[in-house]
Amino acid sequence: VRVESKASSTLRLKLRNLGAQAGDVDSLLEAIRRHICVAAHDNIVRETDTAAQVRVLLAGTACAYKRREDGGRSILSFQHPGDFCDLQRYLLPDAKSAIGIQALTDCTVGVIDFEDMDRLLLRPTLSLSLWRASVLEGASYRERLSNVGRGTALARVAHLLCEQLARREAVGIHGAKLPFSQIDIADATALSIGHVNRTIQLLRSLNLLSKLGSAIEVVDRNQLEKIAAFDGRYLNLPSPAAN
Amino acid sequence: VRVESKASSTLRLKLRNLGAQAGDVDSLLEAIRRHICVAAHDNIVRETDTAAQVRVLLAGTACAYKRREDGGRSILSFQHPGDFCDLQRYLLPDAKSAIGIQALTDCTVGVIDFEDMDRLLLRPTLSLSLWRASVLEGASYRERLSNVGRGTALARVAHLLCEQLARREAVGIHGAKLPFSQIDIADATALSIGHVNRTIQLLRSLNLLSKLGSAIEVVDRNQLEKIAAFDGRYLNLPSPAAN
DNA sequence: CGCCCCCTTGAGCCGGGTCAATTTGGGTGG
DNA sequence: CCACCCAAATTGACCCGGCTCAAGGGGGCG
Repeated sequence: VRVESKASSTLRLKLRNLGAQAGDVDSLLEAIRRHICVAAHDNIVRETDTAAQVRVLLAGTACAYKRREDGGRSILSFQHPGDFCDLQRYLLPDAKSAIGIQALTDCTVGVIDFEDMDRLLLRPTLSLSLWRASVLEGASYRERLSNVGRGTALARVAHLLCEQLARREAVGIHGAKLPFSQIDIADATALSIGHVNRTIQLLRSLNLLSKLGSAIEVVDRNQLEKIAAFDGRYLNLPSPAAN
Repeated sequence: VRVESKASSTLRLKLRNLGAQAGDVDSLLEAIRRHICVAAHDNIVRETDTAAQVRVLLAGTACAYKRREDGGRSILSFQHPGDFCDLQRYLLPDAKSAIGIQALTDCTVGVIDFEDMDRLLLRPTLSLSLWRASVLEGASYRERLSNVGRGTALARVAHLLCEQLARREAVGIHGAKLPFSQIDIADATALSIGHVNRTIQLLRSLNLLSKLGSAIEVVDRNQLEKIAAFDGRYLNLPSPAAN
């Protein structure tokens, strides 16, 4: 079962950055009883899910979303390899949040039973580092809150892209290509699809995004961070020594 | 030092709801070396603060905010008695978030040294319940994210008011009056002051808010929750047995 | 008494929403 | 290799909710 090799090293990187010890991560990896594969657009966690398991994203990109009354999808956050999908369901099983997790690309997900979590959290340093992961998630929410609904569409989209690039980099994904559709970006920035399209074309014409193909590929990251007024220090990124 | 009586019972209520044991709360209260009073509009935590203490709001109402480049204030969340102001600074001291905490009314704040926190968190149940508090904070951010930037001004303002009412109720504050200025509401909903004013007048003319005085006082909470499509179950409120 | 902060009001404008087509391109089966 | 399908991307025209800016009130406090 060395499909793990890459996935587990990502998780290890992330948790070590949050202060976990080597033994902590080993135990965690052992507690992952099985891996499941989820195709793009399918749900990893359904909004009404009550399963007694925690999921960890091992490979691929996902999003946490909420349905609006009109049926629309609001994307609340993006998830990258190493992120826990639904820790909150384990910690606050009574809080009904009606939030689902959807795969944006094909994903590999690790599954941990609640009772194994109970045992894992007897390790204080592991418990603490997962707590830090929750706090970091909160920091990301705060940043998005100060961004969504304010400023021009250009800055909003740019900021979103910058944050995702930085978060992926923190877990060793260095590509400039982001696996989002324009629809995803619209649902995440609270802009209409049409306007996201116009904005992306503007970003392309400014030579900040690649003009080749329809993928979202950042070409001039510095300039993009500038117009987004992006400052990634809230992300607790590891010192720029790694790799 | 029985100024504590009311403040400590609020904190106790909140932490017990999150699974802390009686002894945990006692230890926490003992670790609060001193209380400080902060006047309305003053900062409880400055954006650049690096002090080695955690603060807990014991009385009054505050907000977490971030300055925008244009000097404007974005309110990211409101804080009510029992809420920790800056746990994230303790857990992730390296993450520079540039977030400040400002008192909206006169506030009483408890101060705990980092080193005392270190000792307190040796209690697993206390550690776990503070982790839950962080997760709950995240739930609140998610809810605001799905609200801000979407829907009409009416629904946005109504939703904000509903959430704050519910959160205050959860810590035993049952008044229908909310200590916010219209400026605060504008900074929190990403609406302009002028439009918040028009919206509040609309809410008043619909008999959802009190028409007497300029305070924000909810008169018809049911109807308000209806137009806000508010569902407080994400807040992990205690079962409606208390009091 | 006067100042300052907050609330209130009005007029005009614009960024982004809405809706409806049309195109593009990768995937699939024949 | 081609015909077909469908999701995503693209484009255009028109409209409106909320923003901007510029003036007033009004009340609490030194």
